[in-house]
Amino acid sequence: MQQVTMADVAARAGVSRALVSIVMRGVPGASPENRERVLRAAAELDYHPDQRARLLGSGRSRTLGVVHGLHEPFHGDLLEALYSAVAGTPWRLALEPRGRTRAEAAAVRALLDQRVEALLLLGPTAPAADLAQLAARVPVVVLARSLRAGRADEVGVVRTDDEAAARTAVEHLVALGHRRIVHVHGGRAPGAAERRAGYRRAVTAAGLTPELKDGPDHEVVDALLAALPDAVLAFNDEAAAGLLHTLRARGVAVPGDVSVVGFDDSSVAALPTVSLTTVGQDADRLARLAVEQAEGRVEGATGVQREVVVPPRLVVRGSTRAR
Amino acid sequence: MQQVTMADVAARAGVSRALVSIVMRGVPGASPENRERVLRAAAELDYHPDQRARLLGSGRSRTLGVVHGLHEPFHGDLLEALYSAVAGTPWRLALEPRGRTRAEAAAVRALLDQRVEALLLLGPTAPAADLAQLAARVPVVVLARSLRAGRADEVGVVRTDDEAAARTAVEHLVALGHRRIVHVHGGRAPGAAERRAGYRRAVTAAGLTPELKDGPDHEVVDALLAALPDAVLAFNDEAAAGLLHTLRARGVAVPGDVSVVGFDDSSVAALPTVSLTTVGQDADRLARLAVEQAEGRVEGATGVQREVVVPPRLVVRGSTRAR
DNA sequence: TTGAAAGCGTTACCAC
DNA sequence: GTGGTAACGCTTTCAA
Repeated sequence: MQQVTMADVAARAGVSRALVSIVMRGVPGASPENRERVLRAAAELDYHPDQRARLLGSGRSRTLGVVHGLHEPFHGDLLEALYSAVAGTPWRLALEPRGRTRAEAAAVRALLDQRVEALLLLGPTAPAADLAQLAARVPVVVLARSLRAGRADEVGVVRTDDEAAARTAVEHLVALGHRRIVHVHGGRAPGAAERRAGYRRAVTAAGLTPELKDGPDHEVVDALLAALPDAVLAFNDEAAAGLLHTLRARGVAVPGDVSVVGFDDSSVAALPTVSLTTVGQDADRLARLAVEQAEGRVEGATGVQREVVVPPRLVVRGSTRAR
Repeated sequence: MQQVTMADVAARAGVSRALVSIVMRGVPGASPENRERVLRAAAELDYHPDQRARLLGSGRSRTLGVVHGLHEPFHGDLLEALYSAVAGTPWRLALEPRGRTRAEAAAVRALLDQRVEALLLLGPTAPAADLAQLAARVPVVVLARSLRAGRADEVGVVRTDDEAAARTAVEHLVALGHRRIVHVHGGRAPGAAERRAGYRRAVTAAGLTPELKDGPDHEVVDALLAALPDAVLAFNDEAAAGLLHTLRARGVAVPGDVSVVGFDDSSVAALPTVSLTTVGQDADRLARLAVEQAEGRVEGATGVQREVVVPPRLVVRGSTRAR
């Protein structure tokens, strides 16, 4: 397969290469007839401009580098949303995954070597200090991870409001008439502290008493079975699904005897045998804001917010029922 | 952030740009002292060669384009394996996802515009005819999908032996002493026919009688409950997990009363509450063979096999037990 | 509206 | 062992 170049198209259309460039980029500066001839020649030769040469020549890459985890289902949703967020903009996305055999640093390096203009990091694992250092070289926007203020103020953050998420879940349960709502929390996992805070606040606001549980699965289940609450708010969907199955296996009806709510709206939540009510993240909105944020930082816009917080989305399925 | 170029390094090291190129590529042709000086200058300036320029200049991209699905967990495993397969080779990987908002064709187009030297398609959705047409322009290797012989003979295929997978599962159950082994099959899903065939063959070979079930979940479960078999071989892990939960909810002990085996070794299988014995694909081997195959096709090697079939891997967990 | 020419940051060939 | 110098395929500026 021989490389078809601009010169071939120019020759075939009987014009200069520069004109071909003008037409292919869709910028003004060519007569309708010539435009037509160039386009036809290009189609006949099945010509497609070489992306690398194009970007090299133009001096900028118009590329947003994205680092994502290979085994995190939510990153799939985010990527999907990111692709629709950049559709129609001049930006393209370059993906570099991180995983067991591929370090985050290697992914970032690869992106930098491609001269991406900004970095979008999905749930990055690097310490805040490293992110700050990186942000000194290239605009960085972090998604799906919160960064304490003062730790890395140069990096942009777009994230879901975990506290509001817990609050939303509790309010849903309260509206269903539940009174004793237990939270099986996530310990020191990212977001867990915010979720606990939101849970406490909402429960207290409803005039109820917070009840937090944690520990090995079977201990938690035993504790729950000893005194069955009205509802359980798990830390995430996996934990919720586990709980749900274990409770059912022990003869407790869900949602008949107890309602269960998860977090994240991950794929397990949607499984027909699970059908979990959960509080999910708004991937579309996160993605759109992240792209805007990256764009703003690239253009050197002033007053780009450091942190953008997006409200969560309650997804009601079959694991919650009115008392 | 100003772009650091080869010229900056050359100036700092007091040598020509060509020599910098030689050193950076690690090819022979520079004295140890000069090599050392160039490397030091590069480190001091934090210089990293521009990939785009490098690839443009060298005339080839040394890049394998990978199209993967955003919501298919197994593709994550494959990607992970692909990255370790290319580590240490001169090849790099360029990822382009397909999903709800991004068509496979767009992903392929993007890769072609980057001038990748071969395409690795993970579970492609395009019809065989399209793949054949594509293969006429660039070497194509398909993973995780089988292609009937005679349909697209230019396309390389690397896949797991589904028939052997079913056979392996049955043999495991037979070895555990199970006699009545039911297969809840996958209808017309990809691979289902092969799995059925493998199941039939293995069961018959063991002197047992094949028993196939299909249809809506609850009907299948009712049928199973009416006359509980020794073991159930589901079409995939999701189906197996569903079955497992439903059976337990109906008071049937798994693996106490009945053993359950899934397919794919997906993440649900590994969940502690599921702990499913399953037959998985050997991602590492698939990836390594796919890279080799792509490499061979790019180099125009003769006698590249059209189809490479990889044996499956049995993963024994907690859902099967000796009778 | 068009075309010539100078880059973009590399690689690779070829004398010295 | 070293350093010019022409590509690579495109964009972009500047005259015509």
